[in-house]
Amino acid sequence: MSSASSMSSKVCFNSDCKELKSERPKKGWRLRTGDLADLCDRCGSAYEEGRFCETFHSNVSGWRSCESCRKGVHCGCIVSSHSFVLLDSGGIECLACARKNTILPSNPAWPSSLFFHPPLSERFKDLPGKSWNQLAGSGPASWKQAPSLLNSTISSPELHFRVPYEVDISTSINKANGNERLPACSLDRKIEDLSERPVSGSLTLGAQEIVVNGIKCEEKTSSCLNISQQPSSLKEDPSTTQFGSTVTFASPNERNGQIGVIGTQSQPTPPPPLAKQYNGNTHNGLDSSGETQIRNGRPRAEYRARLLPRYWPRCTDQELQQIPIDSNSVITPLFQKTLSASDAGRIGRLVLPKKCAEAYFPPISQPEGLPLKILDTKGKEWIFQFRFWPNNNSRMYVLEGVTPCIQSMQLQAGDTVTFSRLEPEGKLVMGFRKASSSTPSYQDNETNKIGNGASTHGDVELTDPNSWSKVDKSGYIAKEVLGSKSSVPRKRKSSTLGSKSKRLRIENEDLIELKLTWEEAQGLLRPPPNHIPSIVVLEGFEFEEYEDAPILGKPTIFTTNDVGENIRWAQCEDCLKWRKLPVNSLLPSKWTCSDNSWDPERSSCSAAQELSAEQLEDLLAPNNSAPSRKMKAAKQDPDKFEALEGLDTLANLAIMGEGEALPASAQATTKHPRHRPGCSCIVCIQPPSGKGPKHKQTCTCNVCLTVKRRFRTLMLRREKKQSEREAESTRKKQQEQPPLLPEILLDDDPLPCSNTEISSPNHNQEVNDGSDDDPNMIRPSASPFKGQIDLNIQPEREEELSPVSDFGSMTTLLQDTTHRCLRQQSLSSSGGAGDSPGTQSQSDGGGTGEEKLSNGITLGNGHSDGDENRGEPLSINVSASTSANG
DNA sequence: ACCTTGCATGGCT
DNA sequence: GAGCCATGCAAGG
Repeated sequence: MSSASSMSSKVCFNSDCKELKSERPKKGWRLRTGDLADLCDRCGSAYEEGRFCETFHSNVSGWRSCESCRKGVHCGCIVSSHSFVLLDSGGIECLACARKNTILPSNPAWPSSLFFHPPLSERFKDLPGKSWNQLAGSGPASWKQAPSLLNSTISSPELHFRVPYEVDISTSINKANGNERLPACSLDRKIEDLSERPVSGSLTLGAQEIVVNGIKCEEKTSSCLNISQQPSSLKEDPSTTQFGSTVTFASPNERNGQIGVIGTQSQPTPPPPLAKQYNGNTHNGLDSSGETQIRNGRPRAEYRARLLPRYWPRCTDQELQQIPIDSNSVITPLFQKTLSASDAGRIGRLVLPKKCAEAYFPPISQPEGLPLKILDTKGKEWIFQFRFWPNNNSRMYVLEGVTPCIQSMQLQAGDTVTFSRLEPEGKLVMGFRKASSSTPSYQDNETNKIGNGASTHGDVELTDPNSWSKVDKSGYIAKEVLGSKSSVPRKRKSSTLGSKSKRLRIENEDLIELKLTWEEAQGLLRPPPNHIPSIVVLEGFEFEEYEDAPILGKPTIFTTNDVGENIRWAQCEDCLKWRKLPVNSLLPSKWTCSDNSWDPERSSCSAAQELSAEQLEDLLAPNNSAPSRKMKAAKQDPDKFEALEGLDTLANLAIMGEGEALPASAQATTKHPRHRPGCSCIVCIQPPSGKGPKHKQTCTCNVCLTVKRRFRTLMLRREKKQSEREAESTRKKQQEQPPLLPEILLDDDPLPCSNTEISSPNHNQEVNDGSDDDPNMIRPSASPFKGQIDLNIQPEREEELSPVSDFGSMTTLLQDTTHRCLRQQSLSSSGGAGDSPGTQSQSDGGGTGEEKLSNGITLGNGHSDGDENRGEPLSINVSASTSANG
């Protein structure tokens, strides 16, 4: 069947129909020529109403049943080629069901592009546009982008649809066209035709979308659906991820229902395929000097290699929607770059990742390059010199003259700039994100620095599925620190990292961040000493279950008097006077003078403070006092202060009281409240260096036993919650997602051990660093459900973080955080107890030491409490199963 | 002396 | 081991 004949014929294009077309024939499916089949009224109506196949193909093969609704769907003709979705698991699903399930619309194996079905959109016009967009993986706006993309793509011989699509296309063509197979170039030509063909009205939808979707859309679609649903091929085989054509798609979160934000996702998404080339004809209006297809004398296809994840744009819909753009425009995030010191320096050169530069920026053949217009998010236009210089046998691309822009954005090393493309104009847009800002900086210029590498996370972001992801590709998990903190940075990079840590710093972006609220921290605590657990018997084991949250101890300060006696100081909540207490005293989180049963004379706020002002100052001196340090930190940098508090939250856990008073002498070496003086478990006998042995599976110390027991109940509970949550989330889909971590951390696990690393005496010490050299240790990658527990890890965390690839980085971040915090707090001053020197040295020297630890994070008390008091240092050990950058 | 520019170096992936 | 890229550095203005 040729389009010529079909178009010229006076009879209905439906071969089963001999009716004459009317003067104004109804339009049917798109032919390979790009024309639409002319149908008689009857057939046209049938087509438009979606019953064409039922009417005319009822007796032909190709009928299948929708896996969801069981409705019959014809899968064997061109007419119906887009009325179903091929399921990964086999079978098909009708579009209606597919829409319900918000699954990917396209059948990758089908050359949708070749079979434009204008009425299709009509047939589904009852579907909400948004849903249809989701289905199509594209919105009305995004198709506009297709022409340039296709133009720039398909004209390159190497960018023709490649395996497996090439085969699929042919196959499909054969199916639909009676084994008529077109040469690839012909196909491309058709696509190009389609892409350039103006399509009116409702037909607009569909055409280009299908063109692109049929070729490639899963990656994008999954992204725009907030579903991490990369096809395996995309995940596993880079070679299949970057193929000739590309797709832009509209986010379901369209602004004003108009703007499609492409590829935006809280979850870092791979940018548009690199093969999607810069369209020299439109981009910035600059002449590409005929280099559009070839760069460095090589076809662009060579640059299909994947971008490193660190360059994946991570802007959210929210971010992009800050960009004031034309309502018909679509923003395609291209890549991002974390500014190095050089980038942000006065030199004004921003080094561009080579692949990004070559893929998304106009091709340049001369080192002088081109002036490049880039819009910032306020619409201001900047002109940078995009150029390169030879570097070895390669090139090094830079944007020159960025200093004004950088300064305008108040960016500095560690901040991130994101390059996007505005379609169809092809303009480049440069957004930015402050390293310390939790919210995208497309709009937010606020700098919420937390210098210590810790970060916190705001509520909003946790609950807004369209906001920053809770778990990004690298498993980023954020937690709000201290409920009172409303908006806190999502992540930060330490600008103080040495140059050798740059990579590390970049990778830190992929970090999972560990944050605890005070309440959550309580979940890590052991029960109050006199709390009677309920006993649950599971599989023959008795478990102590504490339904009530444990008590947080009050932060206190430890000093040593002249005779070397440990002294503990606590501050009254009401009068703020400091009172001397037994070192092993247990304090409620809200402690007042009236609770001072140890010193009746000072059990009232009216009683004078024992400490002189000078003594108090000494007490609160940086080396001693967390509060004072925090105050200072807060003055210097409120955000650091926030992080400090977050760490203190953890640190305060160490103050958690123990039921039985521990002798002062034991305080310094007590690892855990459950460890008793004389305990010979592996923790207690461990040297303070952190290099000691780890808990083995066979370890039967109190802690390990508890962990084991607790682990099982935890898993049971989690499974139950999980199933409940899944059911819940199904209902609440697209609404709001329950915070991930809260559930974990708020799990009323009364035992610190279950959630925390079994810790060494010194908070900076890592008993179990999760290093790989312990064959007895269950690898972190092992599922916690497999019945084995790495006693040195934190099962909940591991479970939650399991999909993550960057534990090491997270660990590093946290270690860094810890270090910074500890350094700031200068733990365990000379006023500390006997072990303070060791602690100090670890605090200081541990900086380098810990950073080398791969898996362990020990968040110790921010002051000497944890070490020298009953409270054990809280060690949270997050095990890394994979390294960054997977 | 300072800045800019172009290239080289070396750490890192 | 190759390539990338952050940064150093020398030459020139």
